[in-house]
Amino acid sequence: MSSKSKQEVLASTYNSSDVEQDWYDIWEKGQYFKPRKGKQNETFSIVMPPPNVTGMLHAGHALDVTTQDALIRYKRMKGFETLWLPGMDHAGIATQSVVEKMVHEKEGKTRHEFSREDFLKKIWNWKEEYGGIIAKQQRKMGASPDWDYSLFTMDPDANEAVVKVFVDLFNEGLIYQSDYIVNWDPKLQSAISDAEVEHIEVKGAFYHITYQVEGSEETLEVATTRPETMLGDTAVSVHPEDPRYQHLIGKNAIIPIINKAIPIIADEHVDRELGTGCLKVTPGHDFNDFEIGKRHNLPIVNILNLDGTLNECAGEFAGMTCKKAREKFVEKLEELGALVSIKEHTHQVGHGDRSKSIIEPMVSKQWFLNVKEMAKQAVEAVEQDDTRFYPKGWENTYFSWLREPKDWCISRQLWWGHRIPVYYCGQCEHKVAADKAPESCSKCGSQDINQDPDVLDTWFSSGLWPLSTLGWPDKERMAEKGFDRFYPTTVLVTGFDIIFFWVARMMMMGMKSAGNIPFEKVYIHAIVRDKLGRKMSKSLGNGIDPLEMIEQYGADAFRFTLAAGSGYNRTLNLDPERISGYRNFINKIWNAFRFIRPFIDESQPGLPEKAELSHHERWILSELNTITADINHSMDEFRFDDACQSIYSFLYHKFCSWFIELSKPILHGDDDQAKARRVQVLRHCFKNIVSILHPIAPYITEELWMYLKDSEDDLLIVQDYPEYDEALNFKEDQSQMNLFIEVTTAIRNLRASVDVKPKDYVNTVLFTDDKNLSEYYYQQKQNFAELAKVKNLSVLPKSEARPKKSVMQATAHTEVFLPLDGVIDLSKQIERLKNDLVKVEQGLQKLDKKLGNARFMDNAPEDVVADVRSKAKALEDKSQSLKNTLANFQN
RNA sequence: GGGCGUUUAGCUCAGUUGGUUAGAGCGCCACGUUGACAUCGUGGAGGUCAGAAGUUCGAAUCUUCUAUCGCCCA
Repeated sequence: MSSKSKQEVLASTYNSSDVEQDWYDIWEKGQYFKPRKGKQNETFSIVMPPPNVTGMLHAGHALDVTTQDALIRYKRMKGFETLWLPGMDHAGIATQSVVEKMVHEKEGKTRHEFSREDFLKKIWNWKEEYGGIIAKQQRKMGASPDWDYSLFTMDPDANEAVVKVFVDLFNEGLIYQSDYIVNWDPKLQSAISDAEVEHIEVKGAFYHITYQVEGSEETLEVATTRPETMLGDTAVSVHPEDPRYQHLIGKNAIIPIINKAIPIIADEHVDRELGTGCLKVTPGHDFNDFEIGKRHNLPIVNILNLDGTLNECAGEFAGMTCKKAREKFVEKLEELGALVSIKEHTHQVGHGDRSKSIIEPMVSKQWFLNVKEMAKQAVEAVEQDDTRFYPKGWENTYFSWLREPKDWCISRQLWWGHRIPVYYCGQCEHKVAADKAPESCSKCGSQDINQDPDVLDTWFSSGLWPLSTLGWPDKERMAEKGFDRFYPTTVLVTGFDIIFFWVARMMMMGMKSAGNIPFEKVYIHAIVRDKLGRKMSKSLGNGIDPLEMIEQYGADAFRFTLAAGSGYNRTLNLDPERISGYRNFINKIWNAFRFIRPFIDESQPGLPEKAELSHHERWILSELNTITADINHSMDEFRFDDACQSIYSFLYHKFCSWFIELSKPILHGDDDQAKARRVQVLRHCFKNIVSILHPIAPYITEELWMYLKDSEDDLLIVQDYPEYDEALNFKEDQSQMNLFIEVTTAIRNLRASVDVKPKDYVNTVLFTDDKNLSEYYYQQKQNFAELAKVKNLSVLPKSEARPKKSVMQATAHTEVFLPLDGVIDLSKQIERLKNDLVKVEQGLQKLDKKLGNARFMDNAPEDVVADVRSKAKALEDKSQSLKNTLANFQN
């Protein structure tokens, strides 16, 4: 099963690089990532958001992988039949650009110097050689998807789904071709969707220009941010109720420079406050103007070439870039005396999120998908809780996009992608959508058939991801891949920036095509930023490379850091210092194990009889039981932060600080029975700890499991996840132990306050009137000696006289006295007690005020009142103890 | 301009349906440490919960307004 020997000496620090690769290979080769029927008889599936084939693993991916893998490993251990579906996205524009650039560098050629076919071959070759490095990097993270399910969005199987859906939607009339204003990226020379446009604030100006009113001396002052589009103006618009311009509506205005007459119209869209309240309308190059144009039947004039320069309509300005043309226009207008003023104005300008170039709205023939009905269905599914967002607030983002859906422009003027399966007849122009080219036109019989040159938006194929990864639409593949069992998938895990792009589209397309939601839950995780909260970017150089982090701190520490920062928050500020902190935590586990290891080999399996358990054993088992319940709950709610917090504090502050410390005298003592029992409990706890931690830190836990497991046990990755066990619930022991911890801490405090050397033993006297308590303290005598260096412990009723020369601390139930022979700085002690008393009195006053308030007593629920009473009683006791002691000391 | 969200310790953040003397981790300070762990231990300091008003017996939590920063959409 493993190449490691149990005899191996454990290094004093955990070395992640010694074990990670080995374990990953064992898991992968051993087929541990494949779905297996478990005790739950239920499935749990996740589709991995496919990273771009050109991508390298960045911190955001690392978080994505960690969360999904934690969920998958958790559910796998819980006995669900789990499937995590990996894959990669062909990323149309990004990939084509990468290869174009490479070809240009190597051969000095552009893509247009190749045939479409030849160029596509180059892209596929590139993909085979370089694409998909990221899948190897995901393995470094410890990801456990079933790699045999891997799909690439350009694979034939994926294409089959894309074509089927396109043809169906086309035949239903939902896909149509239209002249429409689209976001044109002049650099990529393609239309892009609304979602791919970023609006960036830029400093521009309002240019105020006068337009002559035809047949009159009057002029109109028009304000525009884009004077160079003037040649495309087909109207000037004012607000229908604007008194300034009432008399001009219906007349014509003359465009300066070209002296073209255009109508003056009235439209509600015009903002009377903005600029001059008089808007030039350029339907060919502005989204709002396009709408106005439609309402008033205005002609559309296209003044741009596809590369964003002005076309032949521009006359002397033809061939200029918009920027250049703007300068020239302004000069010219000034010459003509038509320029009134230039006022600074900041406004939002669309930029391509990939090319970063300014987007030119342009009218062109594109394919659109009417999503109205699909969007409605997708909204309802979430409204009815068929699909549920975690955290729920993200629903709003989802709704805001889907409730006012705009038809989706799905065509792209690229070569790399799923080519639109529409075929035109060269003779009669009849067009059909089909899964393959028809041999002849069904209308006129011509064999002159051509396929549409455009490809589909990448998100069209990504939208079908939950379907295509599971073999849809081919019945045989679906059966083989278990479509019926795994669809709908259980959870989708992704970042909020992709809700519009992807989540919404998968919902629409999944419901439309498969008739059912694609996932039951959507967990939206944070966006990773640098420690100062800035976006990670190449230009800032503040990116954190996951592979470097893994090398430096280990995958477990890195994963734990990401998980500990992941709950319902929207940003995760990643600081390598924190990773180093959690590396210490991982090392702590290692060393805790190193301590118990010499003892566990002779240990009996399982737990001792319940009746044989000692107080501390019951206590730790009960504490463990408590966090087990908490962590199960946290994991179910995607609160990885809480889960990490629970296991972290249990391990440090319960298991190591107290239980191991309390175990030392037993393990090194001569009571063999007690020793055997303690070892058994320690081993049991440790098995649970590594099991609980496995989904988040898979490597060290699998490594330690090898030493902890019984010989017939399989690897940890497929062991049962710990569950709450009512039989191991020992409330009484938990509360008693809390008192022990409180008193021990008090003794340590007192020792520190008078600079007692850590090695020196000191007498201690406890005063309490609680008989059970004093008995308990006597039983713990040896432990006080071990953990607080107590020499002689006496426990007395409060009626007894207090030691004269001593230091003291009060708890609610017990007065702790350290009688001291040496010189004590009494004033310092009095100071300390006074401070303590002030705090206690403040607390007490608050509570007394409540109890004295009749309306509180009448209105507050009984348990709250009882709670306040008991707290007040505790504080009163403590206060009394402090006062008595102060009186004593001051005499 | 519209919408959503943020603001709690030096930093990063928890704080569930209103009931705590407001928590954690890291950092900081003091002391300590040759036997699981210096990747450590024991302690400690540090907060008008952005501000104001309101609802309530009771507000970090609910309402309104203001400020702040951020995101998305025009």
